[in-house]
Amino acid sequence: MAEEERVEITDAEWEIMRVVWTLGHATSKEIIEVLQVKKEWKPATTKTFIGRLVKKGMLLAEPQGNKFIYSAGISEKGSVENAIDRLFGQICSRATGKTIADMISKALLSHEDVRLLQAALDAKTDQSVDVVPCNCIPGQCQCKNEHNINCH
Amino acid sequence: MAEEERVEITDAEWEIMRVVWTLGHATSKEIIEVLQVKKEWKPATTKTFIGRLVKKGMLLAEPQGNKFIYSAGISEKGSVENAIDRLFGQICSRATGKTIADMISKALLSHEDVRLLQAALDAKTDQSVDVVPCNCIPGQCQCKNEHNINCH
DNA sequence: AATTTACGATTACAATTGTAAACTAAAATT
DNA sequence: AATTTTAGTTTACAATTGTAATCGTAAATT
Repeated sequence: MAEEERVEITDAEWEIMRVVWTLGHATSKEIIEVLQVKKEWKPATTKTFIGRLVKKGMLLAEPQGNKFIYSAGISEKGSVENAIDRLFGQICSRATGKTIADMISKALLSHEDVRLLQAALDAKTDQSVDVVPCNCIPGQCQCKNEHNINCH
Repeated sequence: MAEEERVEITDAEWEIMRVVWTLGHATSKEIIEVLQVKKEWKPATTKTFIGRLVKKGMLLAEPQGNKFIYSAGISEKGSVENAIDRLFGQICSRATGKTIADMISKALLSHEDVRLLQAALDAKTDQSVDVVPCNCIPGQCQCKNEHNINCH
């Protein structure tokens, strides 16, 4: 039952979570090493983020002797979903399709990815509507008709 | 020549920009009204963000009598692209395809959108690769082979 | 045993962000 | 002309974020 995931993850915190999500579990030493190379963070910096994430429950710290083994307290899937919702909450709902199309064009995809995309798209075909309403202006403006403006 | 757009836009600032992008140009009064309804922001709050955006050059203020007409100093397209790059910079490159597929499944799309998506996907078909490398861990790990970890 | 190292906890600190009140000057209304 | 409304500017202020040094203690090394 998809754990409570209304949590906000900052950019820096994402870097920590990515390491843990990828490794499954890790010591602070491992996390520090990865980010020292990848982000050129001082060990102290990484320690700060680990501490904050543990306090927020996004990282679980299992005692192991006098230190800890860290693992993810929130799922990668749910977190990515949140990030996606945030992105699409920011842009005009009418621009969603075009935006996703741009992503596809830019992305490096595997053959398998392409199949996945095709399947998702096929499933959409009979669920698409004539006009997606704009949500930039309250009242779901009819733009051209109502305000005589070009709403995308 | 796509204007310099390495600028960061915060969530709150996006709300202001959306109004301006949608209307083309607007008075502070108009922006304030929209966000008073949509976000329940006090006029003073909206004023603060307008001021900050103008200072950063993201909003242009054309003097009109004793007040201003505001318009966008950065393009919506470029800004959306930045937001997308940021999102995909955060998640594992290997998860890009699956993530986009999820977006499609969730999105409300128009028939036209579906056609757009299909076109973008068709263009991808002959450009896809066998395996997208993971970028969560430095050195483009080979995961299973190299570190014996499940890299997604 | 003495010393060095490692790791977690505490403290620091400036910049950014969200949220808004207060102030000021010009314009509109009474 | 006096008053009220507007719009822009200045100031406020706590929380968050990025970035890190320092401190204390337990463990490993010499």
